[in-house]
Amino acid sequence: MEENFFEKVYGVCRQIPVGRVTSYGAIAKYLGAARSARMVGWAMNTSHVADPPVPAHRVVNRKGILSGKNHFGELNLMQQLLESEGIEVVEDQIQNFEELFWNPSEELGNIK
DNA sequence: ACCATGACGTTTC
DNA sequence: CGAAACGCCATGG
Repeated sequence: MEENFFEKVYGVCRQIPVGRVTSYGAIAKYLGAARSARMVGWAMNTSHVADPPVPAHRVVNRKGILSGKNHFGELNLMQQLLESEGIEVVEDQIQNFEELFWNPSEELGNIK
């Protein structure tokens, strides 16, 4: 098993500043796998066993919707975590998403 | 090797 | 605007 991919994803997620969010696609693109956004989401699925834990609640889909909130156990947990960081969430959707969006490719620069 | 699944994304209707 | 159809790709049965 190649866990390198997961580690990369985790690494990016853990670098997301508090109060900011990013998307699966952005992470995928940053990792050079722009067409593997699903893999990023899939990686998050296993992130619950990652160490240190990954702030997966700061990762949402392209629309800023908490698509994976069902994986947090309690349905409101993901939203609560975001709100506790100053992020507005209404109807499972991040408000002012474009402003809060954190683009790793811009903020961190390309890995390659 | 084939089929099903998925925390995605874009296009089309 | 919402739903569906594709495309994409790794993993598991």
